[in-house]
Amino acid sequence: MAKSAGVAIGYLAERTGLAVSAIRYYEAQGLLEPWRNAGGQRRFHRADIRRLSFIMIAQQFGFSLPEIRGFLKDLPGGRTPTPEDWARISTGFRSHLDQRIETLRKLRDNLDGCIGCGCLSLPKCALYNPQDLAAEKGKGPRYLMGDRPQSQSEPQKEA
Amino acid sequence: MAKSAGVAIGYLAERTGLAVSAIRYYEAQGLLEPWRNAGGQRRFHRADIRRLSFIMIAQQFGFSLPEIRGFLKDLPGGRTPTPEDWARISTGFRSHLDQRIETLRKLRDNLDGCIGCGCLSLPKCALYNPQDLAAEKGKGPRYLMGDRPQSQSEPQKEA
DNA sequence: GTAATTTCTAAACCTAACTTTAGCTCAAGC
DNA sequence: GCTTGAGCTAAAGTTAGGTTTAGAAATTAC
Repeated sequence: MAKSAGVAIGYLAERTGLAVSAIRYYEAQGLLEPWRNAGGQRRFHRADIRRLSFIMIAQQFGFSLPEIRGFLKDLPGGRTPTPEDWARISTGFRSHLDQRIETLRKLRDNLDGCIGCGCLSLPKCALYNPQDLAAEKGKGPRYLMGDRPQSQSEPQKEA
Repeated sequence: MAKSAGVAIGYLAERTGLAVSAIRYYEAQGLLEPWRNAGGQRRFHRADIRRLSFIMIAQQFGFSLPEIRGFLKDLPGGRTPTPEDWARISTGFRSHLDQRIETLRKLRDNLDGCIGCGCLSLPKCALYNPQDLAAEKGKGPRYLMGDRPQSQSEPQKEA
């Protein structure tokens, strides 16, 4: 099948619950690549509903738009993605998900053995040794999580 | 023990890895309540290292500063929190954590049965029925997650 | 064929969570 | 006792992820 007439941006908005402005914003961020009709209006594939849903879900998981763009770049732009296409990208995405969930789980368990029991003497307590948490990986408020705390330089008194 | 001399903001910054400006910002947001010395400089409890670490960790989990303020409001401000104090607030926090992790886990499993298998005919697929995901609960990009998708109005063709 | 919707672009605005800057005061080291 | 680093305030700037606005053009509905 050749490229159909495509759907308008308002239709996608209605179907996904996103604002029209958000969809245009995603295009600007390189997450979607609509074409234009004769009058200059954006036309999308129906399959972009799925693409947008994927974006919404990935955002729930805390992925940034650039990260999501990375996940999506393996989807074919020119044709409707097949189930196989989705399965392929889902593999990569899935491992990121697992990692994120695992990180949170670890952090929680860590916290459990830490705050919950009032382990005021534990030498590796995350609340005692925030530097382990705050090791400057990259910049901004980008504290690690996937990295296990370890090492310990100076001893410390009440904190 | 009476209120000691307290520690300076730079010390907390060094110990936690946070920027001095961030700590001042947290104070402005009501997450910390330092007192002032004779010269007008902030003085903190050593225990605020723990408080700041807690803030950092809670942020990892995606909690906003106002939410975190809510968790912390049960900690005593005037004295060094005891292990019991921490254990008490950890109870409330812990249940929020569990909830957040559980939500992500569900979303992942949902996605698994959805993208992974290319379930293009499943009537409850999250990728097919984004409205279920985007039901406007509150405002902003605040799509639900804890709520199970259900119902389905119109049938749809390729998406 | 005309009126009401949509859509278009560009630019401004918004919130959260901070950082940077400027000009000034405090405190600590020698 | 002075110099230098640390801290202070207020205001402006920054980034992510969008929304709002304004004025014009395209589409749809009647």
